[in-house]
Amino acid sequence: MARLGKRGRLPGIVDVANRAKVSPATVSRYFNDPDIVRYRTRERIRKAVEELGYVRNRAMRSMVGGATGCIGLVIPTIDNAIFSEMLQAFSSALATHGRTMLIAAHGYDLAREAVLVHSLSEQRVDALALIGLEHRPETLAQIERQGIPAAMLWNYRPGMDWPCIGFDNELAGRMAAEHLLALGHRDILFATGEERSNDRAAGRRKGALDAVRGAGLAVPDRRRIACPYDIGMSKELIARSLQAAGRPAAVLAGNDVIAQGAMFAAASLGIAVPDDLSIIGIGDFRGSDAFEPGLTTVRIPARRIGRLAADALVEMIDWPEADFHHEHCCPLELIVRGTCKAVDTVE
Amino acid sequence: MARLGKRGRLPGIVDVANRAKVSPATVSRYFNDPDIVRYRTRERIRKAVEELGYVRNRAMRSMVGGATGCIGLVIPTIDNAIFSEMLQAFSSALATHGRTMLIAAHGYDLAREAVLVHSLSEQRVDALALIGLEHRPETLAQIERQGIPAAMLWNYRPGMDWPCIGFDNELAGRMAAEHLLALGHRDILFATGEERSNDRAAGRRKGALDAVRGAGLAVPDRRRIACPYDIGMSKELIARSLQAAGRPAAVLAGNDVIAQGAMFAAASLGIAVPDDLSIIGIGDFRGSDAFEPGLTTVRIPARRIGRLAADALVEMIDWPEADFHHEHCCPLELIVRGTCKAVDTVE
DNA sequence: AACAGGTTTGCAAATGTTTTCATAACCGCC
DNA sequence: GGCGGTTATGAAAACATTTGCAAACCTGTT
Repeated sequence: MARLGKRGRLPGIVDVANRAKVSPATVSRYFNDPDIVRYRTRERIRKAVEELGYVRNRAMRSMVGGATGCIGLVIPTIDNAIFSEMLQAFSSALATHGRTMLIAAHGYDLAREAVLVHSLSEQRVDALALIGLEHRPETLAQIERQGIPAAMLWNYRPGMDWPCIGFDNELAGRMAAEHLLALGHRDILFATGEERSNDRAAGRRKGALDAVRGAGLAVPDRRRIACPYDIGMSKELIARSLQAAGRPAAVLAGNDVIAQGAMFAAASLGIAVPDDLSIIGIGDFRGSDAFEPGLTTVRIPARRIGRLAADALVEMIDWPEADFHHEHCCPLELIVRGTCKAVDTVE
Repeated sequence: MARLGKRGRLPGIVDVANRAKVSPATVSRYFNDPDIVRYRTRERIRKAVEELGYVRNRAMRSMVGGATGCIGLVIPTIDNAIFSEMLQAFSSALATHGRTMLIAAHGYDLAREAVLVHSLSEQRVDALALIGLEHRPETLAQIERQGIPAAMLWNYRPGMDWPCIGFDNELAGRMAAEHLLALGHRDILFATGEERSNDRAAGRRKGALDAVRGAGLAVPDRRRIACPYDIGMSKELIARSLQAAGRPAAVLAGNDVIAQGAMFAAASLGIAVPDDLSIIGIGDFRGSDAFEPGLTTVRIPARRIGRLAADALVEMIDWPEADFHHEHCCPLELIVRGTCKAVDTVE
């Protein structure tokens, strides 16, 4: 199980060169730009590579200013449905460009994010993707000083200094709120995400509250709770609110995970959705459509964001001089399913 | 946004050395084994590093036979709840050891797995984790020839040539089946996972069927369906089975995602769980306990597997000579919640 | 003040690849 | 067969780091 093969070390480019009776330079060209080496030579090298089981060392390329082929993604969490579709799309788009994904999770802790970025810098990633727009100054300084192409995902604000590919979280909150308002809802529980190190959750709450306040409604404190992104915990917190005297007629959830918690909370209390309680989420995660009734939600184009981000970063790596201004504000879409109902207007 | 800083290239170890008035060797030691450099020197180097914003280049270490600090994980899928807890545990255990995780998904395609392994080899990962025990010969050959420490996760069979850290999938299937049998169920729908490139799903189905056959029951073909690991699709497939004449009294799902599909299928058809239909899953994913009623399932110690795997790989990297035989068969646990009920015995 | 012993440090070689520049091989045409 | 113009290849430098070995440096003791 030793790092080295039986007969000493792993075969290197010069071993291949010797066996194929060419120079290492030619072998290098064979890999990086096959077209410029003659067919006959190519065949000789191909054979030598095969016989020796040579695997080229991409890590080494970074030495000569080359790229490592690794792209880093720094994300709040991976064991959660929130980012998983984006992650998958990002990763497979990267794969089509021949890159691999180095991933690190900070658990919604921006201080930890800074050390992860440093750590990925040490690995000499060719580019970096971060989630959200809010980061420690040292994180940003690090990226800039190293000159690493970077993009910010999942949130969008016009006029950022950095490339950003995401959507308008305030708008998402507003869309959800407006749907409930349009259905005549006046008593809404706002169960949004915890806002520590999370500008997305903060944006959604602001958007939602702005909308209802714009409609002339006040929102008492007991109608605002912060939920962790966990079905079980959200269920419990929301159940508590639903049991209190004077229960709300609707729940606006900060994302689909919280909304799912709300649905189970309602189920556990025997509250019928949507007849006795309307619920709206944000996200449209995989599986949200399968719920009974299907979850009404604001769809986030997660796969699109992942793919666009991958493409943008690869572009920035391949044309370092070009000054793309990658800014994508992906459109949101209200998906009406079965969890929201107009309030019974008492005539 | 160029790869290089404003004033030429990024500072290297020799720039730091010059500024701190020591040799590059000492700077190297400062990073790799700080204790052997004198306090005063250390301080000088620390200052120089800070002033220059030097970030050491781990990729370069692999040149001299050193480790890159990257550990590769090759996994069937990331946008699914199945592996996400394991993934998170693996990643954070790795982080405590100062390593980062390179991840690649093959979408249940073992041919693609082979190319991903090759690609990770090119990155000179220090170790490799694969899911399952079944792999292409070239995949295994590649790993062996490169001498990369590797482990197989998520499934377990005694006497493997490779380190493996997982659980007995057949047993998982059997445990689920035996629970239903013990409750008196005789008419069970087996909704297990698709078995293409998936030895885990195959094992679970075998275990479950063995158990019921061992109890002297026959399983007609219409009581066996293969579901993709997707709530919506599982819901639809299972709903079809539930609508057919002579519906089953229980569903044994190959994992919790399928089980969740089954629950929604039942809900959509107005079938009460557990009164009119019992459902058991395998996995106990995050959120399975929040369902209404709570999902009865066989718990897979996912976080444990992730952590153990990370520790084992790091151990194998750090002591290449030692011949650990890492084999962990993690215990499973039946979690009884609310989705299974004894059949009404007609007296 | 010399010395023993251990602790720190520097020198220089080695590592595997890419790239620049120069040279060698090739091709078609006269 | 020679020649001009491509095209393919080789030699060597450069890259950033680690490491074995030997020299230099301390600290306390005689």
